[in-house]
Amino acid sequence: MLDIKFIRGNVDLIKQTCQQKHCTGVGIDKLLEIDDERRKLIKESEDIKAEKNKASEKIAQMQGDDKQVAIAEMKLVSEKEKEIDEKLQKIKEEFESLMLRVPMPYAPDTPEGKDESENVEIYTKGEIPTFDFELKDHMELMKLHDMVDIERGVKLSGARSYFLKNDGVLLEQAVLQYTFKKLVEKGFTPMSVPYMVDTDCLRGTGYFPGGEEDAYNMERDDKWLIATAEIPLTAYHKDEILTEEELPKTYAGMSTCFRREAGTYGKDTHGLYRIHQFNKVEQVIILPADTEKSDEWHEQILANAEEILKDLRLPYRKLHLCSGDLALGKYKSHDLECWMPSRDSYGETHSATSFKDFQARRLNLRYKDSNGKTKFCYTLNNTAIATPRLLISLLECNQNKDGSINIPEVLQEYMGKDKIG
RNA sequence: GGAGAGAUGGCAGAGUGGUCGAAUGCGGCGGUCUUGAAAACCGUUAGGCCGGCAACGGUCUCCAGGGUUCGAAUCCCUGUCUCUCCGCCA
Repeated sequence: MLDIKFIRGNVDLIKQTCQQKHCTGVGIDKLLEIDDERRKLIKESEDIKAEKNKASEKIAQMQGDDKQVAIAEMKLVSEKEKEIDEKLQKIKEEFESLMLRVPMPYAPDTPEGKDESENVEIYTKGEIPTFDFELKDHMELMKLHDMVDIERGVKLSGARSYFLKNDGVLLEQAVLQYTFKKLVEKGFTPMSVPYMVDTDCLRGTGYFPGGEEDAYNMERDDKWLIATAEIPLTAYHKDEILTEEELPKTYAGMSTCFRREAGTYGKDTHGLYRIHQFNKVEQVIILPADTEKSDEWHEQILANAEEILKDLRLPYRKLHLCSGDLALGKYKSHDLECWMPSRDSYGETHSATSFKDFQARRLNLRYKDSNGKTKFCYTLNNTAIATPRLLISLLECNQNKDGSINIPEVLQEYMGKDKIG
């Protein structure tokens, strides 16, 4: 959400942002009209309330007939008040619903582009492995070592469901544990989070409205399964006023993530690339409203993720997301993509995003600055690691001719061995 | 799942229809005193929205949403959450 005052003062910018980000469903002119009407009604409503309050004070001190007359008069005023408030209520709802759809203008250094095809590669790191034998994809490798069972996953729970088994589980746990430990050593607060949250959390983090179709809903209890630990972690301090001294908050959350993957039928159906349930270690930063500091943290959480990929010796590239690929609330975003030999391309494994105060406004997440002024926080987040998708790279890049898989050194202590098979 | 109690400012805790955004205590902040500190004393101490350059004015908020009333922290209804006891349970 944006500040309505900012919208009023930057109409052209907002309209242009709508276009660049392909935001449909919000008419800025319409919003401004509603805003005008809203403010007019607020004035009317408050004036009549002021009149009432004054009269009530007098009535309290009156006696006899005078009092009866005054009460009768006020009855009419009350009816009028009700009428105005009903109108105001409707307008407010309309206003809120439009406000939730106004996009955050993106960072000035964002590359212009229409969609993901125009994201800009900043650099690649690591060497793409070459094989002097016929390479196996992650599914072949995992089946060879009895690390996965998709058939029975599907039997029990439908498409995109799976079991990990044996070294498959152990390797996943190893990657998660190693990553989590790393972040804790860097000073992040380790967090385990609720996997079920209420609608406010999804709306507050910017997933709703818009993302309803991709989220699992438990209608009976009016709760949703989280799509990432970002949701509970960013919403953690919702409705709070923090102090500037306690910021930044740096959280590392580990959670399972649930995604319906609506509208992806037939896409990435092979293997463990696109599935309904996966595990992720997520970095979430809550800091004071300072763009420069936010940019620094953006770089820092990217660097953390890159450090992990370097430790795992995985080739990857860094992408700068273009304007057309930035979702409604995003100020700027960088993806990391790891090399996946079987796809003969890089595949997205990390996504770092800065929101400025977009999420904080929706979550009513504030802090008192050093002058005692209450402001909205800035928030950012980035993947630290997501499995099993990352295992695709890990397994495929480290395979040997005989089908055995080398375990990266940093994971060996967690696995108790240096090789699978 | 059954029975009961409760939800008030940063915290504790008064307040059962009118002058209550709300006593009092604690904490916080500022000051007096002091070489400094403590103690004591004095003052101050919520947030949102609307209007205004500002000073300031108005309005809303005592869990949430409805209702009764000229008027609600206070009465009624619904919901949420918390606590106690019983049952069930990893």
